[in-house]
Amino acid sequence: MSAEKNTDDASAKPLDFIREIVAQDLKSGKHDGRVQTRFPPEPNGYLHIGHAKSICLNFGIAKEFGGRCNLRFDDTNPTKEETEYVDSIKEDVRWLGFEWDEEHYASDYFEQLYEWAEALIQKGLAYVDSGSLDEIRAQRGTVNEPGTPSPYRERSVEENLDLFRRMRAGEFPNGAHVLRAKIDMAAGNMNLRDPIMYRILHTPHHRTADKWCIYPIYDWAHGQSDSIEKITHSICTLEFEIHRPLYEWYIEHLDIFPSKQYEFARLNLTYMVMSKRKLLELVQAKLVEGWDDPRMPTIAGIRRRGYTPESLRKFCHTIGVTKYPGTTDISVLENSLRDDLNRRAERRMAVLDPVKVVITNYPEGASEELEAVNHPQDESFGTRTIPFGREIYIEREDFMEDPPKKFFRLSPGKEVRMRYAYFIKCEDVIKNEQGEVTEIHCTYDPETKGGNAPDGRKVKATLHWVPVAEAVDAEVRLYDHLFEVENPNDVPEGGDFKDHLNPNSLQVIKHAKLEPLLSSAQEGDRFQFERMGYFCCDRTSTAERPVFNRAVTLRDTWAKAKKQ
RNA sequence: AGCCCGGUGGUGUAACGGUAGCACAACGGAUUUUGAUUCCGUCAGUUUGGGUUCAAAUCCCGGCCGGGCUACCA
Repeated sequence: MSAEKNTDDASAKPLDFIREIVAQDLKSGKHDGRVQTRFPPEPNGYLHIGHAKSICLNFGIAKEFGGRCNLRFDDTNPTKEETEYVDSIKEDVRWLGFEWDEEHYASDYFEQLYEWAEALIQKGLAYVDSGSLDEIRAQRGTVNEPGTPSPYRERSVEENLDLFRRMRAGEFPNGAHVLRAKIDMAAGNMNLRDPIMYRILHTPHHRTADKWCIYPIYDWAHGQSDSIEKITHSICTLEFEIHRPLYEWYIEHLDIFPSKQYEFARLNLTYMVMSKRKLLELVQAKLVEGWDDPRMPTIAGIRRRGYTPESLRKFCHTIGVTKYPGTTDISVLENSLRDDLNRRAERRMAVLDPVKVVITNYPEGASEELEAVNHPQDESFGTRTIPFGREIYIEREDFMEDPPKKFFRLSPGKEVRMRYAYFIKCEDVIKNEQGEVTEIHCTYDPETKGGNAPDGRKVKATLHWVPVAEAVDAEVRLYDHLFEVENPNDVPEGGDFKDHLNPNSLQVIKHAKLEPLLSSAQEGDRFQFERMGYFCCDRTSTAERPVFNRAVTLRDTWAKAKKQ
């Protein structure tokens, strides 16, 4: 079943500061008008919505300016990286709607990087340091005090070369030596205090297996990888800003293609954590179902939740790109989904918390098929029929025996409309011993079939319903924010971000009642359950027992009014 | 603390020396067979103090506030 229509739109907007730079470079003829970007994830976790921002930026720029964008895995640390992550990253990028021009791995450049390292040694710009981790750390100084030179800093080119080659050959254990760039131990920028280029790591790599036992550090690998791929605009997040002088130092002293680095503010969302480390922690502690738990900000989670790629791209477009490290309200994200799904999702009826209504003047054993439109604003979605009979379910919260003034749903003596069906009037309420309503007895007006009264009388409310006889029993999962405070990272002394986890972030409804057509829903199908929200068919769903995730609620001014 | 970066309504952004605009949120109203959608309206902002200028959100200097940096992670 096709539950959606494509409504991707890219409205024009003023250029952000990075696109402005690209436009200027293009205008000035830099790089012969070539634009080359790259998205460089480390395969040590799943991509999250912050990465989506970067993906939209990098791939978006390439697309808009007639350039190219590579996917490059920054896989220089074999202790953390796995093929599982490589696969998920590729899947997520594609799902978001982008295709890379070339696929690369920093590990493909290990040999070139090694040669360049020897070249730097030859120039006297790199040396092997045989100090311990602690010694090197101590020598680095602090932000206030300059560092002190390592006793190994003045080794001869020959000795450095010999040691470095033996490092590669595997003659030394982990930590015995490192290769360092010889820059400036007194630099105000700590990154320039003889940064480490290589460490010894006797760990097999997910791609190069046991070919290497020395691995390059990020700074030594990233800029050169950019340069090798002739990246014109190397876009990264703000925390790398302070690395830029080093990025440029390596490129300058190697005299290779001058890629330029530009930094933007990473995405922060209210009620969410975005660090890979913290997300990994949630997964490993089993505080969520996994990387694709629909409450997670991972692309896999967001996808399972029911977000569309279009809504995510629209969101990234909406939030813009700046250097101001602000926090975006989660409602902006939710709104971009509502906006998209409102136009694309077919409407269905589903009762989440059912209570039975018996229509006492409807003939016993009778039933009929009623026609319903699939989208109230778009006829092209067509219509469907829903069986109607003497017994139907309505939402428990749509009935109140003793309602307040502003409540205009069903209550004793009141008449409301059953959507696409009839006006019904509440005549009696049946309760059990605990005083819970078990049945509501109503009468219907046969003249109001389809939902309009020939005499022109009006009702204040229209309720959704599902026929008891044909209802499909289903599991429905309602999600709320994973954290109960706006900024879960803000924890008191000795506290932990996990202390802010929302205990009610998942509510499982075991026996929701769906209209019959919904039994044929496939994984990923999205619908609006009228008056309840947007729902997406989960991957655990079966024809016998459908499972739906609530992607986002509808805007609900009544719920808001109730609170006051 | 030192260095680097940043600061425009509640939030995210635009204005590139010349009318502070947009979106989300909030609030009010109209329409409505979803208390949805749609439409209309309201509230609300240049961190602060100096300087340059006919004119400053924009340029300069100082303060204040926020973020980043002190990994053999990326």
